[in-house]
Amino acid sequence: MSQDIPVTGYAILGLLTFGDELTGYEIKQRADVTLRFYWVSPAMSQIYTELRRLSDHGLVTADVRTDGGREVTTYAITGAGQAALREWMDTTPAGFPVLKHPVLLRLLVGHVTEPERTRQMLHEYVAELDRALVDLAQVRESLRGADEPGQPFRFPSLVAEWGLDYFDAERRHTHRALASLDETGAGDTEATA
Amino acid sequence: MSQDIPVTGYAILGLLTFGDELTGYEIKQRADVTLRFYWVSPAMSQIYTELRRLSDHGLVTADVRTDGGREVTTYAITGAGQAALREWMDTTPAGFPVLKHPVLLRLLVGHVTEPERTRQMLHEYVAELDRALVDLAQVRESLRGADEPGQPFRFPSLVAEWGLDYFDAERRHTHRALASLDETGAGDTEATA
DNA sequence: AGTGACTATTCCGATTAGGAACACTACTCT
DNA sequence: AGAGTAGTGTTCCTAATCGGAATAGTCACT
Repeated sequence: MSQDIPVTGYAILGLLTFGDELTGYEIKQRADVTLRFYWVSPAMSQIYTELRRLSDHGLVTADVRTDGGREVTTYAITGAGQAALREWMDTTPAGFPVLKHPVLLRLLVGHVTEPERTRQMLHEYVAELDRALVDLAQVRESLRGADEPGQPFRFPSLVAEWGLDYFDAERRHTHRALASLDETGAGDTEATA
Repeated sequence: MSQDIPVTGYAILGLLTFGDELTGYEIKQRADVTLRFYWVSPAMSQIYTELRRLSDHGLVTADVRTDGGREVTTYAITGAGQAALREWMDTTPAGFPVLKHPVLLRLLVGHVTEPERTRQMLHEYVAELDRALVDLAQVRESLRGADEPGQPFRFPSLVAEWGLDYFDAERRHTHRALASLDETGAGDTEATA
């Protein structure tokens, strides 16, 4: 019963194990602040597609209410949903992370452009990492107070800390690559910007 | 002229800047050993789709030869291809990496299963990381001899080293998470496997 | 001749990406 | 009051991508 649901479906199911009832729109917002760092920010279309599937399988309930003049559907995980999520966790292998790293892709073919351009790209990446670190640190802070063992945000805070470590490591790797690049022109030119 | 080619197209173009002429099959093989670590292993179908597009745009040449009894098409980058790749590198922003990290996704919802199951998953991840490290170290070794500044494998070796650092960092993050998890049951149970 | 492994390409269905479009609510500014 | 604009909530569309099956020929070994 659980084999034909894509991973993103389980991710949404997972989001529903924290809060209460959420609309598709709210799920998108939650996904954008947490899930985006280590999974994807699913498109709206995908979230609603997934919710319909989950609902068809009885893993979530869809409560249609008329709020003001328009219909609003809120979703909540069912007992079957809890069970399916748990079964997925317990019986299917996690699988290896897939990284789409445009900076590394471009570094790979660094020989087709000027070294200065590559340095610039790496510096920009560091700046973006710093921004991501700020955002994630904010998420991590928002979890404080309920992040002790046994409390609801225990696992999210572990993940947030992992993410912070990850971004920090990326910064170091970028600086290392920059240092290696500097060795290149050290002898013949003063390369700086 | 270069705006309607997806990133994977440029990745293939990039692979063609090293060797000489390659068949679609060979491109797939190269992608599987290098590109897969920090970009994707494109499906065969995708590679051939992309090659047709690149060929339509004049960025690669498609040489159809009759080798033995069957037709074999080899692809080579053209001057226009070099220029398009360079323009892409110089004028479009790299963009932030996208990570699809099933281990972190499952850690996030760790509260729906037993702590022991989560520990097990993390240990499996470390084992997979070790395997990936071995593979990548092999790639890195294969580049030796032509990885000095100015030599053809200079940039690939920078990327390989970044990748090694990355996997190593992931191992540390995983161990850190495991250590945090151990704090949980430290008081009441002897949790180990 | 037969089997299996490798090379090479095409085809197919489903999933995913990424927004645009639509519609309604609620707030502010003039 | 009316206009504008920001936010909420959902649907729809197109292209990209995944992942593997299907096809088909070559080569080596038995």
